[in-house]
Amino acid sequence: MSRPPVADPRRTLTLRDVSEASGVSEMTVSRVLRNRGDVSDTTREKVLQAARALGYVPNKIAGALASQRVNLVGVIIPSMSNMVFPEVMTGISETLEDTGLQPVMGVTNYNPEREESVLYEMLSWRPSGVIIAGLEHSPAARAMLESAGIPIVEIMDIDGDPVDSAVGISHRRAGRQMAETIVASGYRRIGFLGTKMPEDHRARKRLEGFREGLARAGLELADEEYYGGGSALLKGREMTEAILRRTPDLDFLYYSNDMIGAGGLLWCLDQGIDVPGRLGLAGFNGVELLDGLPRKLATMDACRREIGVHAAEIIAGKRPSGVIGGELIELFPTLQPGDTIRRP
Amino acid sequence: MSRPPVADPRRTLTLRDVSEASGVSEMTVSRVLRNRGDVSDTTREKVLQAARALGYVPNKIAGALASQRVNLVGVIIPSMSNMVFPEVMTGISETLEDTGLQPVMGVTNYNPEREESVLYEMLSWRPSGVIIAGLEHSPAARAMLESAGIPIVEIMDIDGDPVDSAVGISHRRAGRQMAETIVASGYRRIGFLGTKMPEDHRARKRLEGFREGLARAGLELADEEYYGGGSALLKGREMTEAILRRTPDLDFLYYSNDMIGAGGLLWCLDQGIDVPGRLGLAGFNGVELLDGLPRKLATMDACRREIGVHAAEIIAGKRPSGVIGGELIELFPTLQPGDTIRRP
DNA sequence: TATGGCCGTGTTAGCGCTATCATTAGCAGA
DNA sequence: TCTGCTAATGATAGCGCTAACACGGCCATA
Repeated sequence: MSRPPVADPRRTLTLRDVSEASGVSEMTVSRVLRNRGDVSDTTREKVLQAARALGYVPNKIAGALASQRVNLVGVIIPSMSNMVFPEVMTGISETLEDTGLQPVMGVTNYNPEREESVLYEMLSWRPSGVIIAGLEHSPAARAMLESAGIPIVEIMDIDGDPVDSAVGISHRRAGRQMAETIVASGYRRIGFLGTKMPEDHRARKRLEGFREGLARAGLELADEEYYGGGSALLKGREMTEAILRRTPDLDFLYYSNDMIGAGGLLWCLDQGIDVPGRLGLAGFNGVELLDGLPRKLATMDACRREIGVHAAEIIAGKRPSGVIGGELIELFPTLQPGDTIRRP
Repeated sequence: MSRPPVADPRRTLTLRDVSEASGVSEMTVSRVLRNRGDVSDTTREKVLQAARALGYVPNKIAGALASQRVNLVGVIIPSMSNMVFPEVMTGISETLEDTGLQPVMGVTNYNPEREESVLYEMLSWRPSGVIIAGLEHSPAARAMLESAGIPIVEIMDIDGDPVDSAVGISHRRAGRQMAETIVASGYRRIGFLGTKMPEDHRARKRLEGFREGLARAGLELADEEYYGGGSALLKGREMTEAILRRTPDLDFLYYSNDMIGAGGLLWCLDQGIDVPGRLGLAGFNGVELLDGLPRKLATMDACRREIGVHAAEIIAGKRPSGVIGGELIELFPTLQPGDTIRRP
């Protein structure tokens, strides 16, 4: 066996091959294939036929260099395995679909160094824009974003100082709002369960907001529990058991995401704990998964799809506002009380 | 506000800028930045310092055009929202990490036309290789793959005729094996629950294999139920209820994936159905989610990470075999009986 | 019939890099 | 002292495409 897979000794095709095959200049072929400029119908047909017959695939590298235009949009996100970013990506793809722009994804695993190198790599392809999760970046990354000379949209979060545009929700406010709802429902001994990731700034801000909301009611967290990797659902069970063993009189558990919340909910139901009477539960994100659980977990929708849609609109320049650059779009998550918070 | 975000009237930096700033030729700068060829330490330092100070980001488009080398690997997958492909991607990324190659992802949503256009788009960037899910492609897509002149790895499935290399499992065999296990455990009235997607060839092959396995024992499916979109967990509940209402004497339910299987399991537990005594359940994929369920669903691991690893190894040319191109790697999924199949 | 305009096409000159070869300086060995 | 080498650097020529303009032919209008 030999590579290339097909025994094709010819070098790869260029415009010249199509131009020779169809008897017109390279320029005309280029015009036909890009649908640009006036070309007569007969010529167009001739060219298209030749291109198809040869199996010509244009070389975007050469095209991009010549035209100084690249139809790529860099999208930099921390993770793909939880349910949040796939949905953001969906919003982005849908919106970009009819613009000729194409998303290219990079994953950082919540690692700032990795974010820096992914960003560097992306910028070296000179994309038309960059969508990047979060407002916190290394100084070098921020410098790159600032001097890239292309539209930048920081997504998910708006509690901070954007480089250019930003689309997201206030996680601090979301945390506060959840705290207020919980307190209003009469819960007093409240525990928090979350991830150990110091680089998940949005989870951090939610917790800060949550603490703030409790403080306003003269409360503070009664206990906390954190986890590292592993199956989130399983971790949710384990952590719930651990925190309740340690602090049995807790009457509410606030989880930093829905997956561990769902695990906690399943564990409580297994144990026959009265939810939400004896113990209330809430998560964050509004993942679709919750619809299939025996009881619906209280949560807040993070507006993931809309965030993707708006970010892509900004890059594609199709914001209704007509504003160019420096836009700040705040979305407002809705609290879904589900079946795991007592109704007051 | 004006775009670009930073008031930087200069055009973007080029090698020339760095070369002027450091007093050497562009060629030398290029050599330093790529770590190629002999450059004296003093020159190297001077150049690196200038590049850093200016914030120079190389233009890979120009570099790729000049060198005819592109460090990108196209990865084309049908979906990102289920749990299977993120894990494949993880395997790919990990393996590519130290090779200088970078994965670029395209999603087809199980749509052959979309696959064709995503592939075309990718090939137009002249990647070093393509990893693509499945062995079934439109004739045009297959033609493109065949004449691309780069290594192609078709992943997930090996029941078919690969263009070049392939890494995957036999879904037909997986289905058959599950059928044999179920029959051996004494179940006789078996129902199937799956997706409506005609383009999910792997699910189709699993079902074919499953039917075949039943047939060998003189059995056939007692009932079937299919679903479209929506929350898989919820759909699993609904479908399970529907199929059992229609055919109450079923004693086993085989689900085409773990998510709907998990939904079914939760529903059965809610209903107080004796699992696995009165009713056995099994899914497919071996997703991590299952670890958090009250009972562990029987499933088969689809070797997702390994598939990604091997595919990336082939593209990167680091297969131990030393074989170049045309490799076929079959992986063997293990059946995890969990708690939802009677032990014989 | 002259004139201007437009339509369809070709020509030319790069885009920002890198492959390749040429060139220089420095030095060991004869 | 000269040759022959190596190490470091520079000059040149594209990579495959597109922007920008140039150029003929043809038409409508005057």
